[in-house]
Amino acid sequence: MKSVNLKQLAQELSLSVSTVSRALNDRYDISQATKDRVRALANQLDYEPNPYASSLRQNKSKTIGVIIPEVANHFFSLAINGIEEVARSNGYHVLIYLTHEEYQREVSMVRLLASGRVDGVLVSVANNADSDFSHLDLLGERNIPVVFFDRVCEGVAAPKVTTDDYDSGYRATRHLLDQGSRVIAHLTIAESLSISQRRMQGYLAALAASGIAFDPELLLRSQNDKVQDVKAIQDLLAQRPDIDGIFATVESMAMSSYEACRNLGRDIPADVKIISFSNLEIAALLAPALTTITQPAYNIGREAARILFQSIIKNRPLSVAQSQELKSELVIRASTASRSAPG
Amino acid sequence: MKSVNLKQLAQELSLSVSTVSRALNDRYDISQATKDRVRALANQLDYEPNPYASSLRQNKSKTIGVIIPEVANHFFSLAINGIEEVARSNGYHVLIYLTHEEYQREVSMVRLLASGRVDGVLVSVANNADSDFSHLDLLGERNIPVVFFDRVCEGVAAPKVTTDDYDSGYRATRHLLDQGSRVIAHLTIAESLSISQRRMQGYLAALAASGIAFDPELLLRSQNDKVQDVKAIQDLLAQRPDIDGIFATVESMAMSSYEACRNLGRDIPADVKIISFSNLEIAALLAPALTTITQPAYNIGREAARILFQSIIKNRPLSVAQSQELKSELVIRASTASRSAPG
DNA sequence: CAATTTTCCGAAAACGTTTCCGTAACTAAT
DNA sequence: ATTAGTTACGGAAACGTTTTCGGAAAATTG
Repeated sequence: MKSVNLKQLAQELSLSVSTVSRALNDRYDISQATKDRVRALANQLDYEPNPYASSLRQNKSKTIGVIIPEVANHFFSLAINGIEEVARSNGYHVLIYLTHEEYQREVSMVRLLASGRVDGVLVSVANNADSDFSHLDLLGERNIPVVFFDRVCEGVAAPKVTTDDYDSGYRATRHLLDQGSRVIAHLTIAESLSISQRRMQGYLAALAASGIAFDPELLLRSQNDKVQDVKAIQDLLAQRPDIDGIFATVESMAMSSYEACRNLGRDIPADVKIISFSNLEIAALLAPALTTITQPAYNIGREAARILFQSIIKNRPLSVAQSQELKSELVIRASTASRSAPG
Repeated sequence: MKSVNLKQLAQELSLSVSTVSRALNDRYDISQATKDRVRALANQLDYEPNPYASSLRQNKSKTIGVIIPEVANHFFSLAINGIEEVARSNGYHVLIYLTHEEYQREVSMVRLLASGRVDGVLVSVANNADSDFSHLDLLGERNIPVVFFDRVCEGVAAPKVTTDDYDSGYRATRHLLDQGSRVIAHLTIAESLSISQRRMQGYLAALAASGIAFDPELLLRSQNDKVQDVKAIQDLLAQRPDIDGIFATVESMAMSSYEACRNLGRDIPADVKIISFSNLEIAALLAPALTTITQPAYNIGREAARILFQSIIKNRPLSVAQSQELKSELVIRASTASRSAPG
């Protein structure tokens, strides 16, 4: 059974197509009696307007696109939750695109979306992105509003929803120092990302404030591969047995650190204290419980979507000034305890 | 700058719209010279065809819909990963809908998708779904192919991708019994779900095989609320101090059990052994490491999507016979150790 | 060279909706 | 009774593609 369309409704009701359309859209120039008649039949026949015809005519897709590196990651899945919630309440649909951290995919996905498929885009950029963000400019040229969240792109004139990454990096490092760590490894993802840079700047500032010189050997960058990361961390810990603290700017590196420490027989927190950016809600159940900087992931997604919809609905261009910075929370647990404590 | 359309390309090239269209679609009746000319200009002007005009004309949306209870759950996010991978490689787009386990949302989402917005749908049903699945029949009536995965809907004639839930339930229970548990609580979600039923049947069969009578008091159903669940589990453990094993058919109940045990001072696994269905890749890092039944979540998503695309691309109706059952894996860790062992 | 086929392209219809414009019937005002 | 204004609806264009049909020019054949 094919779905019903306006013409069939019109014929059945002995009305014109335009009248039926306006009745269903509750226009002022259709009598109440006709509206009732039309709606009754529409309900009875399970009429749903063809979204593509509507979109074509109105030049509105009622759809937003979300481009993220991955979804199997608590931060992003919580953010999607927030995004979907806002979209749904506005009657919008959500298209999901996963870059898997590959720059080329991001480029082709953005190009795809620039064709009018979506009314707006939310982006968290891939970590091995080039410094070339011209693909994102294409959206601007096409007047498609964009909002960045978390992994933002500084060079593009669009609102950004981020967290207080510099402060968080500072506080995390400060906390390790307070707990007695002196040689603190910094595990991160691509340095090209502004969030990485800020977290690192916080780290550097906290070290400097304690009069500790920065040691480039203590920097380690994720390879986007679990096995390689564990290996690299083990190598680092073996090469530098004086390391007594680890600051991971990304959850996966903390998990890899746990494995590395276990493989090497290093006790957390007695030998090495670990703190990490993380949105794992079960961080408390780890052995030992992980001290985290927890980002308000759901709110980040929600706020980014809200900003986007302000533009979409009021049809106003977005400005960088609408950017928001939310606060992350430092949750202290056993992995940074100053003396061995129960997990 | 508005995006270019066929008419503008045609004008610029002194060709007709239809020629340009066929040139871009590489039709046989356009000369190579013309094709080259057209493509050159199209590339130069960043032409992307309007997807809604195409979809309207071709009655093909190049889009699939995915309806799932939630995304902040490793099983579903891994499944989405598999789904997105298959969709992308087929040039398709993915619309995501989250029911948040609410039946009414599921109904309205399905109705929305029945309007031709998507060429196919992948569904994992909400756990508090009624026994009324007529909304899903609507898709069949509209000739929109549907594939269920994991949380399937037995009453609907569509392919289903599941795991060996009965076997897994049996093996999980058997494992607890082997490790010495005798009073095994069964924590589950909605009994109306067939996967819950099968896991429970496996549980019952394993008990029967060991000559242990089934005790209905040991059944506990999730309230879809973390705090309530923890409370309920504590109450159960307090009321039945003889409980020495917990079989959670869903990850969240295992996490709640960990909290409950910690709150009550029950040692895992000495006092209570715990096994759970779970896709947490860090189960090994928990305190104690959690013994799990791990589902091949990525493959489930991938296979479901593959089956769906078989139908979409060849335009053939789907049959229940295309259903697949994948195997889950029992990963034994410390939470079910027969004597206290390091986590 | 005439007849036929092949090559290449244009005109126009179609997809289902929204919206602009026109108008008939009716009401109200002069 | 004529005009002006309102109400309620129909006709048709428009959105940007794809596709069917047809046809002129070029190439091939006898």
